[in-house]
Amino acid sequence: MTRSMNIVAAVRASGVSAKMIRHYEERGLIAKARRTAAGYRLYGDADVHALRFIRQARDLGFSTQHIAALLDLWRDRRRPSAKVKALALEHLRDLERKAAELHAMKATLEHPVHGCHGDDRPQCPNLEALAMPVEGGATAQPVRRRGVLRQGTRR
Amino acid sequence: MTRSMNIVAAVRASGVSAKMIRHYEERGLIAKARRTAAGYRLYGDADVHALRFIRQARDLGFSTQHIAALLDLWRDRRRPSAKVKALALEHLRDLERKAAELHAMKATLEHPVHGCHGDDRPQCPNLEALAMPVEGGATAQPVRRRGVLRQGTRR
DNA sequence: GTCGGGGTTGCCACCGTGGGAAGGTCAAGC
DNA sequence: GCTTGACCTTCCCACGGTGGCAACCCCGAC
Repeated sequence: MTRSMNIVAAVRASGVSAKMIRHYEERGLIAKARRTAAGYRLYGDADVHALRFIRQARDLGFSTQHIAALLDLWRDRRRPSAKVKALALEHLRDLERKAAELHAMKATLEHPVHGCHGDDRPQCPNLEALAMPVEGGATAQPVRRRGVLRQGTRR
Repeated sequence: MTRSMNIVAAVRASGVSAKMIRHYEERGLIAKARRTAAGYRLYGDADVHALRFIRQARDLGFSTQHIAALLDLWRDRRRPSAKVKALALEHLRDLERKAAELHAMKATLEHPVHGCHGDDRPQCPNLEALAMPVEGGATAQPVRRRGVLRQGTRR
């Protein structure tokens, strides 16, 4: 019976903010919503379903691009499960790569930290060494290897 | 003797891009550079030093805010090492929190993935269950617990 | 009719980074 | 001298994901 609901109802049913619902619509992740005469968006159960799907995927760290792909597969009755699995595996590898980077940062930071007295004296020898790394021949070559991870905006 | 160099030389000596050097200057992380009559920025060894410091800190995942704080401490001859340590520990805890979130995502994703056949058949039961989570009484409460991690832009 | 809670659009912000346009400058070579 | 090419400057735009705010319309209850 797919009762129709307005955007706030869809927010409550899906856990996705109104802002993001509109955003996903604009980005083409979900279809343009039907509208009332006054222009209000209308949603049905299927839409809420899709929104929850999106929320779950986001919580798992999938990028919008990947979510779009997953949604396509999800809507396709005849999808080969291999494709779904491939996407998921790729994402898993991504998660692992990020975890490894985090781990490396942690390791690099941990040793100097433990060597730091943490008192009123200014010395914090290892941390300072850490601050000034390669240091030696001056003019380092344009290194350019970089990490990935950055802090997100979610709450 | 602090020979002066232009921005490209500073880039080569520090490993920070010209774009980001200007950005850090604008953000107040580093002091406004001296300029030639023509308006070209001039850098000395101390500046390169600071830039390397920044690059290292970024590679360790510190946010610009934290880096600014670290720089202040670094420049303060009389800094109490306790403050440095506190910042570093806070960041370590942050890294650990992120790692835990990544780990949780990985765990949530791994089980369904292994249960997915990965062939031509459309079924991928666990993944679909994953897609549609709480599902049951409809209208879930406005959940609002969210992850953190998002992919960064670095290379 | 008025009020409050919704709805709509659109723009701005964060963070870190890169890309590019439009224009000025400098040193080397003819 | 003049050209060329490398380099500098500023300013704006983009990504991703999210929130905030402003200005305005709409609808139901009193």
